[in-house]
Amino acid sequence: MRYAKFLQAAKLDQAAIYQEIVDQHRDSIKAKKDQTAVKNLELIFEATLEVSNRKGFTAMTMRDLSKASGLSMGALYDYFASKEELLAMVQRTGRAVTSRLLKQGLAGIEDPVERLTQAIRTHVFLSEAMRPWFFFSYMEARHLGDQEKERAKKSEMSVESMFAGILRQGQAAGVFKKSDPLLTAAVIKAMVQDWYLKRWKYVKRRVSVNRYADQVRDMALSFCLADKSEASV
Amino acid sequence: MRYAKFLQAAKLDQAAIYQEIVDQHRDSIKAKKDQTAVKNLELIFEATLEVSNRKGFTAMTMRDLSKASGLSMGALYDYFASKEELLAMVQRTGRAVTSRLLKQGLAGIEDPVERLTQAIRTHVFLSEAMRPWFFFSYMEARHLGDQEKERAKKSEMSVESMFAGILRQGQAAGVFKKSDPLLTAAVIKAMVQDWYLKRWKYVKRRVSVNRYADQVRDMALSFCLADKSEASV
DNA sequence: GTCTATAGTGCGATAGAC
DNA sequence: GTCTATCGCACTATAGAC
Repeated sequence: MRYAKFLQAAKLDQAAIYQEIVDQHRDSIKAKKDQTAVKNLELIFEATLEVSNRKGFTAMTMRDLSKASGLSMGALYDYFASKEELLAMVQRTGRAVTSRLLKQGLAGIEDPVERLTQAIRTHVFLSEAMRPWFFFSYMEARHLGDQEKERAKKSEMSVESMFAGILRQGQAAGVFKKSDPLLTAAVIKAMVQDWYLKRWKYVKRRVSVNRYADQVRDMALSFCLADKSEASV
Repeated sequence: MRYAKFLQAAKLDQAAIYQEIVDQHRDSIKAKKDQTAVKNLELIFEATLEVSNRKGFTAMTMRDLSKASGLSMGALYDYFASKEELLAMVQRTGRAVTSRLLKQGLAGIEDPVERLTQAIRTHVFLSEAMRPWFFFSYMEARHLGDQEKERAKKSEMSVESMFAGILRQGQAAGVFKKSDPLLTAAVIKAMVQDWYLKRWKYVKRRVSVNRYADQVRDMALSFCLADKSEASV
């Protein structure tokens, strides 16, 4: 599946995402009308991602955010109680959307090679479609409070477990060569993540998202499908 | 070469590193005696890395740094003119040491497979020996001024070029399968970097630095040495 | 529902004693 | 060569006008 097709299938509905946040924070958000709340939350989140991904969340001031979002400082605080809570809200939202779409992508595929290919593509494509969210989550995770940090780690681990599961399945079926599934999964994940961590580099070199996903798939599969007698420690 | 052997060969002399910084900043450092300057610079840099890698450089205050280094705020400013300059100094030092040791590692090796193996090991081992520096450089690069940011990118690119050069050499010799050398180099670099970016995870799983380097080498080589008829776009 | 104005806090940086 | 004390500023967060 190519990136264009992924986008159609994923139905990344922005309005629905923000409506979900409004529903979850109905008590603390001052605006009564959903329409107003959804519109402003989108302004706030987009501005947070834009400014933070440029200079870092800690370095972003509420004055920066006010300017970038078009809302006054007073208005901002009608949507979250503190800067710390804003950080947690953005990260929670990113995790929720990511988790939903990832599970969606693998449904109904059985063959290990196909599953691994699909998992890699879904990840790369998703991180392309939601690049600001992924980058933000990666770079600002250490500024979360203990509880939210724990959830972020859990979420990362579950993605890795999914890769490891595919590898285990392939090894059990005798299709993949023997290796430590968790370690191989971790390294595959590292390759996948580089797409959104160093995107400027790939854009500069005109590497398309499809080509990048193919490269990672090729490298992962050539390892998994290598002559089993060559398997190392 | 194993990690233990690498450490012996590299001769990572802490005192020499700080002496070099003192020499370079002789005018701006108030302390006249080299011995004093070297000792305090080490305290300052170690404290900067420790606190920054925990909470981020931007979030680290000069009061934090004073406490962690054992020097007063006034004394700190006898070694650098501003917080921004401290950031640049630490990054410059890390780059200089890294660059020197990387070049050292590849000298005298000709065979492409050996060269690629050696390049991967040297990187992983070096990032293990100087983990706080590598992590700091990666996470805080975006807080550098324009000029220093440019230098950091250049330094990253030169590492990638080195990998790409090995791949080109191997392809020209008919040993490695055809692929885009720069793209393959970028992805190999992503695998290598994960060692210091997610070290907590590998420590938790008891993955040794030798085993990690072997895994990355295995994955890179199984791709480069794969049946050439399988080569993709 | 959104704004302006500002309170209160803690920052980076420095002056001057020792 | 190092410290303490403090300046001026910019920050987060809020109160109250409209």
